[in-house]
Amino acid sequence: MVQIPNSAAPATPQPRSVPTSADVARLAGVSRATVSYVLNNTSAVRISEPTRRRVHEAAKELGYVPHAAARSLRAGHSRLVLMPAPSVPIGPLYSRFINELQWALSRLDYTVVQYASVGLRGDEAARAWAELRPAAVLVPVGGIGPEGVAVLKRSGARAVVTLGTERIEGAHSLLVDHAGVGRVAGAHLYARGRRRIGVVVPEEPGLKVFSKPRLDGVRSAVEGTDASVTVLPLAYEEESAARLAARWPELGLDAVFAFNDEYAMLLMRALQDAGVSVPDDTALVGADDLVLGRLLRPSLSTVHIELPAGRDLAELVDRAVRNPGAAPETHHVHEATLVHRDSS
Amino acid sequence: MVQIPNSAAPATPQPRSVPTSADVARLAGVSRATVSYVLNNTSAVRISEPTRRRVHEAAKELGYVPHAAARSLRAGHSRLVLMPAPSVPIGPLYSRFINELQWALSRLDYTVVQYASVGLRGDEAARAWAELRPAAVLVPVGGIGPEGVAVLKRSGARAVVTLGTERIEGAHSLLVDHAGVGRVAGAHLYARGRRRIGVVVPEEPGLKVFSKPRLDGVRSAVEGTDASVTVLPLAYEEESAARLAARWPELGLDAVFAFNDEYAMLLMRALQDAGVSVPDDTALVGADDLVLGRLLRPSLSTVHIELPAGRDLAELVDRAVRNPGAAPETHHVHEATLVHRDSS
DNA sequence: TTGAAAGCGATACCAG
DNA sequence: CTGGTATCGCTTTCAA
Repeated sequence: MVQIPNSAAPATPQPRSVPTSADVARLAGVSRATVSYVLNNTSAVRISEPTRRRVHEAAKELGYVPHAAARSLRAGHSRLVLMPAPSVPIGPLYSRFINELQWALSRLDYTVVQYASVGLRGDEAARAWAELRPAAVLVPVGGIGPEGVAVLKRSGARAVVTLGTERIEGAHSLLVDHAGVGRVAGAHLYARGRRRIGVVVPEEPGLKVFSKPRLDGVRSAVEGTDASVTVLPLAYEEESAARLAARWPELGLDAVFAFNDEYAMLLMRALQDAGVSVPDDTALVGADDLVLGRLLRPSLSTVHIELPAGRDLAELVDRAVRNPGAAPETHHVHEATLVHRDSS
Repeated sequence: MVQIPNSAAPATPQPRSVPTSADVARLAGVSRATVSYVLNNTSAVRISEPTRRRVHEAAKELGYVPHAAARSLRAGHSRLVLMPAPSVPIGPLYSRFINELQWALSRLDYTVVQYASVGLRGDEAARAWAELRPAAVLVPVGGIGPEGVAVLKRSGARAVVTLGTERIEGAHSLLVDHAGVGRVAGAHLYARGRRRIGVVVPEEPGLKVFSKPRLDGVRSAVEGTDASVTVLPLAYEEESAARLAARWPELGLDAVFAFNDEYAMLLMRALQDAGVSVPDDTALVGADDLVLGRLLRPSLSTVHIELPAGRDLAELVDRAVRNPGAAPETHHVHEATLVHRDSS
C-alpha cells in the first residue's frame, strides 16, 4: 500500500479527533451549555429558533455523537440494563423471551446490553458488571449469589432481578418452576401406568440449573408410590444416545422424561434405531413444546411452560428502578401443563 | 405492604452513596493517586508494601468497584467490543460461533457486549452504538452501511468488522459465502438427476439476508441447464408447511433445497404426511449440518459450512484495533461442502 | 436568551 | 515513594 506521508498531504481527511460538544459550540458560535440545551431539548430554558438551527446544523456537519460515558458520569446514573449472556445456547424458547424483554425495555428507554462474562464466576462477575454502573441487572438462573447482589447494589444498581429457580436475598425474583415441569411430566407418566421412569439429565454443564429441579420434580411426583426414578446422563450427540439406548434392556424402563424436546428427539431416534418402540415399550415426554416435537413420529408429548410476557418483566424492572427502596418482589411462573401427544 | 417511613427508621442500612477511589484514599490515609497506582499495579511507580496493603484493605472494606465510564472517559478510549444482537433467533450454529468469539475476545482483554438496538435502523443504530465509544464494532450481516461505518469511525471506533455476504466500504469484512451454500446444494441436486428444483425461502423477515444469496446460489448452479428453480415461501409453522405440501402435485418438483435443516425437517414431515416420498418423489437438502438432520428418517442431506474459529476473528479484531490505519481486510469463508445422506 | 464555571470519577504528569 | 492537580466530555446551576 502506498502511503502518502502526513506532512506532505495534510489534505487527506485523516482521522481528526472525535468531535465534542465544544466543537459543535465553536462551529455554531454559541456556548457548550447552549449546545446541550438544544440537543437535549431541555424544556427549562427557551432557545431561539435560529440558534437551535445553527446548533443542529453544526452537529450534523461535524457528525457529532454524544459521549454516553461522559453523560452518565455527569448524571450520576445510567439507564443501562445489563443481562449476563448465557454461556450455553439455551434454546429457542428462552431466546425469544430475551428478545421480547429487550424490546420492551427499549420501549421504556433503557439501553439493554448483554454482557459476556466468560470465565468469571460469582462475585468476580458481579464486580465486572458493577463497573458499568448499570441501573439494573437481570441475571439468568444461577449466575449470582447474595454477595453478588450486595456488590451490585453498593455500586449503585437500583435493581437486581434474578430469573431462576430460587430466590436470592436482596434481589427481585422471577421464579420459573422447573420442578413443576418435572412434576407434571412424572405425574402424567404415572397416570399412564408407567412405573419405571427414566429422567434424562444433560451432561452439558450449563444445563444443570434446569435439569436438577426438573429431575427433583419427577421424583416428588412419584414419591410414596411404587414407581422408581432412574437418572440417565446424556450428552447431546448421537453416539451418547446410542450408548444409552444399547443399555435399554438392562435398564428396564417403561417411561422417560427427556429433559426437553431436543433431547427427547435425540433419544427417540436412538431408541427406535435400537428396536425399542415408543410409546409401547417406553413412553417418552419432552419439555418446552418446541415445533419439532410436533414433527416427530410418534408426535412428542411435552410439557408446555408459559413464560411471562417480556413486557411484564420489563415493567417489573422499571418499577424497581424507579423505586429502589421497595421490598423485593417475587413472581412465580408455574403454568406447566402437559401437552399429550402420541409418544406417551 | 407495610412501609416504615424513612424518617422514623434511619437505622436501616440505607443505600449510602457508592464509594469512589477518593473514599478509599481517605480510609487508607493516602492520596487518590496512590490508590490508582496500587489498584492498577502501575509498574512505573513503586509503592511500599504496607501502603499497598492498606489500600487494598480499604478498597475491600468499602466494596469499591472502579467506575468504567470515568476510566474510559479519562483514558480516551475503551476496550469495548460491541456486537449488535441479532433480532431474530439465528440458530445454534451462529450462537456457538458468537459464544466462541466472545470467549476469545475476553481472553484478549476486551469487554464484549451485545447491544440490542431494537427498532433502530441503519444510521440511527450506528449512532446509538457510537455513543458507547466502542473500540470495535462487530456487525452481523446487513446491519450497517458505509455511512454507518463512517459514523462509527468518526466517533472513535478503531475497527468495524462486518460478518456478512458483502463488503462494506471502510469496514473489515468476514464474508460468508451463502451463495456458495446454495450453489453446492443446487449442483448436488442437478448431479443426482433432478431438474425441477424448489428453493424454500423463509417468510421470517430477518432471514432474508441469508435466504436471498442461498437462493441466488442455487440459481447460478443450474444456470444454462435445463433445470428450473421455483421459489417456495414458507413460514416456520406446521400449517404453512402443510399448505405448501398440499400444492405439491401441481408444483411438480423433484427436488428441494430447504434453506436450512430446520426448515427441511418441517417440510420433510409435511411432505411425508401428504404422501410424497423423500427422496423418491422429491429429493431434499438442508443446510447448516445440525444434529437434527442426522436424526431424521430418511437422514437429511445437508450443506456443511465451516465458520471461522472464534479465535481467528478475535485476532482480526485485535489487529484492527491496534492498527486502525491499516487497510480493511477481507476474509472469505467458502468451505461449503455437501454432506450426502439419504434424503437426496 | 446565553455564557461561565463547577464537578461527576479516575488517571498520569510533575513536584516534592 | 507519595501527593497535588489538570484533564477527559457533558450537564446544570447561577449570573449576566
